[in-house]
Amino acid sequence: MELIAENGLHATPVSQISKRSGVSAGSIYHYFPSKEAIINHLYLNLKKEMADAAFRGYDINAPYKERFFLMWQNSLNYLLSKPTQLSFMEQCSISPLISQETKEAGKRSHAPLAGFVTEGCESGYLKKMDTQLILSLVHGTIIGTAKLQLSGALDITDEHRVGAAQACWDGLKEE
Amino acid sequence: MELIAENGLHATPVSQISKRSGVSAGSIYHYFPSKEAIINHLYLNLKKEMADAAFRGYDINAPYKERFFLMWQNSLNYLLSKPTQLSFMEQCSISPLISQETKEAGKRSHAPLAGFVTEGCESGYLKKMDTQLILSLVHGTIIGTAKLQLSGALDITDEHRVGAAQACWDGLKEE
Amino acid sequence: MELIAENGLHATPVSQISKRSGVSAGSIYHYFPSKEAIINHLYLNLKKEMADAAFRGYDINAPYKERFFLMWQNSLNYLLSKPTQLSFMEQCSISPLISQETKEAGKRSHAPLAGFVTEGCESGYLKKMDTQLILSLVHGTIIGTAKLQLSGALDITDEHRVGAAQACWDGLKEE
Amino acid sequence: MELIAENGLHATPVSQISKRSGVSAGSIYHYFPSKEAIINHLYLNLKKEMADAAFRGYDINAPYKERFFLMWQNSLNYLLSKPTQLSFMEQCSISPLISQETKEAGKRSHAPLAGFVTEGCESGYLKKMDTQLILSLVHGTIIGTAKLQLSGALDITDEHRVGAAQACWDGLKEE
DNA sequence: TATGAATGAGGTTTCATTCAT
DNA sequence: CATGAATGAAACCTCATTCAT
Repeated sequence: MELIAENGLHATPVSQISKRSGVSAGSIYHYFPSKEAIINHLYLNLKKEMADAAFRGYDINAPYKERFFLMWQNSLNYLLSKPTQLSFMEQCSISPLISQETKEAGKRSHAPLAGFVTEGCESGYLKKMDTQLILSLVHGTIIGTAKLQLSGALDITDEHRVGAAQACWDGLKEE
Repeated sequence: MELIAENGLHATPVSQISKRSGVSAGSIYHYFPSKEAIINHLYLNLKKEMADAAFRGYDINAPYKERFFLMWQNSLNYLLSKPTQLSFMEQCSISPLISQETKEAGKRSHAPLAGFVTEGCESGYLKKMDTQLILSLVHGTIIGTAKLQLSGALDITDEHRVGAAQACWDGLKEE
Repeated sequence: MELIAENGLHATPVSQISKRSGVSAGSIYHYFPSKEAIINHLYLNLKKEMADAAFRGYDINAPYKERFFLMWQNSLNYLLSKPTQLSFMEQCSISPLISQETKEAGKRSHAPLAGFVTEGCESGYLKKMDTQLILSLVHGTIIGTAKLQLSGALDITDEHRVGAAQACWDGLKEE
Repeated sequence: MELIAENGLHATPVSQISKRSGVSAGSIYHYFPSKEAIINHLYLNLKKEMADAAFRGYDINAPYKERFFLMWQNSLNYLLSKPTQLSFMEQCSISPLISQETKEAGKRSHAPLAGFVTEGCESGYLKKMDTQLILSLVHGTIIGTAKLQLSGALDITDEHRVGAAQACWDGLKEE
C-alpha cells in the first residue's frame, strides 16, 4: 500500500513489492494469483478498516447529532493519520483494477454507515434525500478535507475539522 | 482522454493513442516530448475548461446566492455531461504523473473560483472559514454527486441536483 | 503421463504432477533427482511395456506370417487403447529431454522385435533389407495408423486394421 | 526453426530467437502477436513447402507408378536434406501449440497429395482403402525412414531409399 | 520419510521512445 | 513535417528445485 500510495497503482511493479516486503516474487504469487488480486485484497481490507474506524467510540444511546459528529471526525481523523491509506483508496476508487465483485463487497461492509444515514432520515434529523446521495455528500466533504492536507495545500487544524464537520451537518440536517 | 478514462492512466499505451487519434507515434513525439507531457497538457486544458464552464451565464449583478447555485450547477452539469472528463480528471488529481508545476498552473486557472468564495466570506454570505477549505468542501460535494452517476449507483435527477446544491449552500452559508 | 499427454512435455509443471498424483513435491524429489529423470523413467517403462504387449499371445511355433500379423495388431491395439501412452511416447521420441542412455536402454528392450525381423529376413519370409530399416517401416505404419485415430481424422475400424497390417506385410514380404 | 529443432519447442525462448535472428524481441512482437503465432506460421509455411517439394519434376503424363515413386523419393529427399525441418515438423505434429485452424490449413495444402492417392485408388493402381489411411501409411514409411537417419541409427543410402519406396509401393499397389 | 512454502532465474510480452526514410 | 518499424528495458508471472519442519 505504501508503494502504491507513493508511486501510483501501475507504477508499482511486483518486483518492488517483493523488495520492500522482503518476500520473494514467487512467494507473493504463492499466496495471490495475480497483482490485481493483491490490490483487490488490500482494498477490501481497507474498506472494512475504515468502516470500523468510523464507529470507534460509538454510543448507540448518544444523541443523533453527537453520533454524526463522532463518525465524521472518526473518518476524517483516520484519513489524516493515514495518508498512505487515503492515497491508496483514492486511486482504487477509480481504477478498473478493482473488480465489480470487490466493489460490491466493499459496499456491503459500509452498510452500517448507510443504516445510520437512513435512521437519520427516518427520525427526522436529516433531510429527506436519497441515502446514497447523502452518503456521497458526507464522503465528499471528508475526502475533500483530507486531500487538502495530503496535497499540502492546507494544514488541517482542530478548528478546520470542527468547521468542516459543522458545515456538513448544517447542510444535511432537517430544518 | 477517452482512452485514459476507459482504461486508466497507465493502461493506455502511446501506440493506442496513435491509433485512436490517427496520428503516428512519430508525430505525437514531434509535438510532445513525452507521454507525461501529453497528459499534463490535457489536464491543464481541462482544468481551464472546467473553470470556464463554472462561470457560464455568470451575471456579476445577480445576488450572491444565485451566483453560488449557478456555478455549483454549472460545475455539476459539466461533469455529468462529460463522464470522460470526470474520469480523466479524477485519475490525474492523484497521479504523480501530474507535475507540481502543472498542478500550480491548474490552481491559478481556478483563481476566479477562489475569488468568488473569498468575496462570499468577506461579504458575510459564507461562513468565516479558510477559502481553500470551503473550496474543497464545495468541490467534494460536486465530485461526490457526479461520481454517483458515473459509478452507476444512482441516476442523478433534477431533484437530486437541487437537493445537493441546497445542502452545500446550507452547510456553508453564514447564520 | 496423462498430464504430459494432455498438455505437452514442457507445459506440465512438477506442481501439477504433485497435485494429480497426490504426492507432495518434496516426496517426488525424494524419489527422483529431477523432472527429467521422471520422464526418462516413464519413457523406459513404457518402451518395455510396449515390447511386452507386442508379444502377447505369441506362439513360437505358429507360422511366421501369422506371428507378424499378431505382433502388428498387438502393437496397434496397444496404442489405440492407450492414447495417453501414444501421445506421451511420440513426444518423448523427439525430445532432447530423453537422454542418450535412456534411448539405448529403450532400444535394448526392443531387441526381441529386432530379432523377429532378422529371423524373417534370414528365413526368406521378409525382403533382404537392413533390419533397422524394416523395423522403422513397420513402426511407421503402426504409428501412422494409430495417429489417425488420435488426431480424430479417421475412426479406425477392424477393416482398417486388417487392411493396414496387410499392406505392411505385402510391402515387406519376400517375392 | 533451427533453434526449435535443436532444443525443442518449449526450450526455445523468444530471447534466443531474437539473438539468433538478429531481430530484437520488440520487433518480433511487432510482426507476430505471440510466440505461438510464430510457430504456427512456420509450421504452415513448411507444410506448403513440403507439399511443393513432393511435386518437383512431376509429369502428369508419366505412368502412375513412376509418379508415385517420384513423389515418395522427393518427400524423403526433402526430409533427409533438411533435418531441421524434419525435427521441427515432428515436434509440431503433436504439440497443442499448433491450433486447429492451422492444422486444417495445413491439411488443405496437402490436398493435391490426397488427390493423387484418390486417383490411384479409382484407377485401380492402389488398393481400395480409405484415402486418409493410405496417406498415413505412406507418410509413416517416409517419416520412419527419415528419422532413422536423423537419430543416427542408420545412414540412408540410395539402396535403402529405393528399397523403402519399393516396399511402400508393394504394400499399397492393387493385386 | 513426507510436506509444501519459499526461492529467484528466466519465460513471454508490453511499451515509451527513437530515427531512418 | 510525417511515418511506423525497431529497440530493449522492464513488466507480470511460472516453475524446477530446496529445505525447515
